Amino acid sequence: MPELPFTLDQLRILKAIAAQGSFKKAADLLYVTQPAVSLQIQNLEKQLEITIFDRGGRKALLTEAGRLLLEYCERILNQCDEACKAIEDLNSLKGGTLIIGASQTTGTYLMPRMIGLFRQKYPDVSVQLQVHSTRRTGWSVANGQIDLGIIGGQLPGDLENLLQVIPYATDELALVLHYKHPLSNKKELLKEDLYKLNFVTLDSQSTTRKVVDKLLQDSGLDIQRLKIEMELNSLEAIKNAVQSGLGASFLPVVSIERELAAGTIHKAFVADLEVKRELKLITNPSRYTSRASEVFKKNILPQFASLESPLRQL
Amino acid sequence: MPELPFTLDQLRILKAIAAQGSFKKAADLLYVTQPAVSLQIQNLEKQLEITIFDRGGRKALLTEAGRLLLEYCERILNQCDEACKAIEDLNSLKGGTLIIGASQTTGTYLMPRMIGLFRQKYPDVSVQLQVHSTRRTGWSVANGQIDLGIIGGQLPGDLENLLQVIPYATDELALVLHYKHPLSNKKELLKEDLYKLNFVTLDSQSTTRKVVDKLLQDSGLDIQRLKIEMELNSLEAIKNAVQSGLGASFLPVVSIERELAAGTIHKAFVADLEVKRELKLITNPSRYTSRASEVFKKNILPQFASLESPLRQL
DNA sequence: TATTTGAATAATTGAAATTTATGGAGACTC
DNA sequence: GAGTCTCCATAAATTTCAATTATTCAAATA
Repeated sequence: MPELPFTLDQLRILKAIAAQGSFKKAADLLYVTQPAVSLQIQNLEKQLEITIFDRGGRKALLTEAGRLLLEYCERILNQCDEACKAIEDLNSLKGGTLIIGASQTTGTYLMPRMIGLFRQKYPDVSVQLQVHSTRRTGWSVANGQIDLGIIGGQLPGDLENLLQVIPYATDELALVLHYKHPLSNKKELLKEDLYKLNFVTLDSQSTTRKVVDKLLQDSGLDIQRLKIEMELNSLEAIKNAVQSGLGASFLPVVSIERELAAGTIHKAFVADLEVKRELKLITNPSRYTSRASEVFKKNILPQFASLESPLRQL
Repeated sequence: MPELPFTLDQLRILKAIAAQGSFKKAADLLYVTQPAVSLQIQNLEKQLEITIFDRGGRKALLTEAGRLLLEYCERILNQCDEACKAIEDLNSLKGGTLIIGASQTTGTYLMPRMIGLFRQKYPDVSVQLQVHSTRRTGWSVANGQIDLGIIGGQLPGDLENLLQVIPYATDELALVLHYKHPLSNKKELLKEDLYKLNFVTLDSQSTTRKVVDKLLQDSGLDIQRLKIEMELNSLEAIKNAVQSGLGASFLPVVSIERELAAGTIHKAFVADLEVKRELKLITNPSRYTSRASEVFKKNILPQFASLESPLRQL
């Protein structure tokens, strides 16, 4: 690694003298004294073993070597200015990228709206959404691959301590039936009615599935007795199955807004049963937090907070 | 003029850390201690109001802002390296331009050979030849527009003191006749014979003409009595005139080598008359002297020095 | 839990740049 | 052409800034 034969300050001085045609004027421009300018140029000339200025006449004229150096000098200083501007833009959220991780459900039904709001406020920050399992999202936040994660389930225990977990909204998981299902007429179902249903569920690895199972179990139901018609790995597929009369399911309300409005799916109420989960923001407190990430957490998230259906907020 | 928010040293450190993935290793690479590296990066981060490195884990990882800055950093440092290389090339005469001024005669008949020799030795230095009057050449040297001048006459008095004038060769101005001229048979002419001749001369503004006039006058001749058939402003035109038998002339021997060899022109000898002038190199001692200029003066010029006809040297 | 490794911090030292003060050289004025 | 003015160079003193040593702190490894 070679020593650098000049400093940016020296280049700045060089440029100023070239522009002003005088050591003194350059000194005034840079708010330093004239000897400071002289000495820096002398050092520069000594280092590079060239003569840069011809101090003969009234004006300080560039020599050939000086002109050559000035060319590079301007390019270098321009790059420096650009770098500063880019950093400033980043600081003022006029650039940069925010990388968000989310699970399937939130990633599909919730994040687009959140990201839309963010982009509306900060159009110059590009946003990247990575949809992964809750576990993987957690790890990505932990090792800094993504800025923040939005999850709807439980983190593995080790990550739970490492990361900052902020619940920001409640997501209701509604029991949905085919609109012509016999039970869809009843105002309110009983827990026992659930044993009569054929369920179409997410696969058992899914976080949402685990959350639902746990909540049902906690409310006194024997989930072993529940009949599972089929397990699918996509909410859309389950929705289609329910709409085709293939069975019932617990689905996040955020994912069935459209179908409820269209009446193609029936949302049933079950007495004494609330299947709700917390949507959580996870961040890594021991890592650098980008400005974009901060702003997302402070300004965007609250707009979706504490709602049965975050959707209505829009 | 804004203050620069970083130094080249800081950028160099940044680059080293990014490459090594560690403050300590970067410090070793740069032959400084680890705190020095830490402090510089801290200053940089403070100045730019960003976090550059994520010091969480085992490795020092770049943040988004850090990656952004690193991009500029590499470009800037590359430009610096290039600048150094260009300057080095200039110092070692692997680049640059040498600008030479010469009067008509030297410029036409002598300089091409000198420049050829120079270019042979330093093929990477380009040479520019500007043919002007002696006076203008002198002024150009004085104000630094050209690196050096080669002249064959007298400089205006004020310039004479300002510039360094180095005689380096003698240029003989020979009396030339048509090869069938009646006097071309005589082994040696007398001064009085000159009055019998019709002269074809350069115009009276020309330095070479002035030099000839002065030398003839100094040797006791009455130049008013000399018959001037015509005045032309080009040596080539005069040569043609002489070869056509229109008259005689005093011409620099360097300009008639070919014609003498071909026998199309006759060089006469005049008893007790030597028409010789000093060819001089002029430089400006109060101005910057380029390496190329130095070398030309020291290495090229001597090869043409102290010769009746510099041509023979080649 | 102990050990190791890497980075931050504090205090000291040392180097380099800036400033004030001054001298000298060329350019403009009368 | 003498005087003045402007501009740059130089010298000495000061201040600022960066590097080093020594130490602490935190995290990762064993």
